[in-house]
Amino acid sequence: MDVARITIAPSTAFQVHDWLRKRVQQGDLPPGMRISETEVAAAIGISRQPVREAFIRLASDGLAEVRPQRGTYISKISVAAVLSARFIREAVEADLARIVAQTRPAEMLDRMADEIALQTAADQTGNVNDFIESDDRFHRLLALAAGQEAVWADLDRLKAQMNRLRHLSMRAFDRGFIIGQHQQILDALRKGDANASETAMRTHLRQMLTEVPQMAAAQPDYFTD
Amino acid sequence: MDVARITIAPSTAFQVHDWLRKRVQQGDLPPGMRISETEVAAAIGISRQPVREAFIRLASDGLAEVRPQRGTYISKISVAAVLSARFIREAVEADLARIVAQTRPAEMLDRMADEIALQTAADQTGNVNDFIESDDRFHRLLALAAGQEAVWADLDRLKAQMNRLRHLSMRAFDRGFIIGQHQQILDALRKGDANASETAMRTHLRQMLTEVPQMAAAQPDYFTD
DNA sequence: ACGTCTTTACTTGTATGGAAGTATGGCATA
DNA sequence: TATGCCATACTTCCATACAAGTAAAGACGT
Repeated sequence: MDVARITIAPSTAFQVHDWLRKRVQQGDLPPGMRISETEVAAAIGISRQPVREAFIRLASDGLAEVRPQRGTYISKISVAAVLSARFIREAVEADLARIVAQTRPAEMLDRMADEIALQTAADQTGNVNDFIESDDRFHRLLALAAGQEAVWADLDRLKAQMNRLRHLSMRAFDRGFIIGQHQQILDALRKGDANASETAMRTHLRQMLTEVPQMAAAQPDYFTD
Repeated sequence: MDVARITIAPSTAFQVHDWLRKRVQQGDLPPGMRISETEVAAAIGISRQPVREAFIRLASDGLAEVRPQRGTYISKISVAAVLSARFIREAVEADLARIVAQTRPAEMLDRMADEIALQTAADQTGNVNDFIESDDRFHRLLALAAGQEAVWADLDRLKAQMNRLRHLSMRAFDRGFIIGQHQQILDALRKGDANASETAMRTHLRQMLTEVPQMAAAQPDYFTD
């Protein structure tokens, strides 16, 4: 018997939080939107308490702001937070790239190549969600290849704000360019060239430095800072 | 009138969370300890609801685990999480050091020197909390000097698990050694030697790689993974 | 027309009771 | 002695009622 599959039904509050979190990240609930404990509770058909606790978790994620006696609002995308997460990603993934370039685990590199193929397919069909998910897996595989899976989990939390921005920007920016950069990273890794791998990764992640101001200028209502 | 000083009384739940968080980080509430909504509420003299919400926030911080219908427990220190945070710190602060070595903002470097003096004083009087707080400010000043204050805020969240470990290890390990490393970092920054600054920082933060296994072996009940 | 006060309809925060689930000790039984 | 059942005392979870605060619309006097 597979004991690992024994699960218990998650609490209502947990499910509500999960639901809201996904909707915020996908841009379904836009930045600045007001949400109400009463309304959400009524819409789902439960009491306020679980919804309230979901709001608290959402606030801990940095995705909502609870203003006492005033209301709860979906957080605007903090430009400072996005740039901070980007800075951290560049530093960390540069180190990861150096490590992987030195070890070159064949299976992981092959799986990264598979993701690039998936990204190409998603680009042609125009499926933004598939593209973003594959993009995430590509970078996650790098952490796995470096034997630092836990690091990716931490980065994923930091990326919360960045993810929302991506769902906006992916429609506007050139996905083919991103795929090319991924290929350059993988090529450098395969050669075992640590310096080239690090440079390619830093170049790739610095792309965002130009995109973020453009996005913020295009939709100022969604951003802060 | 100083409008910045206008504050409203924080909610009970917020205060309880703050209180619990500090106690966990200082090791007052040891890893694995069981805490109860009813008990804490009775001890403070309030109802269970605010305490419950404080527990939820504490769980979001990774400092507690709520097991439905079983109880709430102070999280054990995850060795994997500590090592992950350490890895991220090394990568990020190495980049920060390179930046600061190139710009050399005089005022910030002076303030870092002040912190080293405070650490020396705290070492002599044996005040562990003062030492840790000054240590944090030293590294935070590095981020400020690099113009990346938001980065430190993110690192601070990641450090949650690491902080608890430090309150254990600071009593056991050589603080004088740490001070010497801080001095080496500052010296390299003052010289404007980016490579030496990065190396000194990486060496400093790799110290933990030997300390963590020792701590985990000494008190296995407090750790997991 | 304008400013001020009051009413009213919201919001989140807290208290409390009970529901559902879990762990433990006692006790009868083999 | 060992085993299975069960009462009991917990735990967290959810629903509900009320308290406290905010904000905006409207009445009213100037």
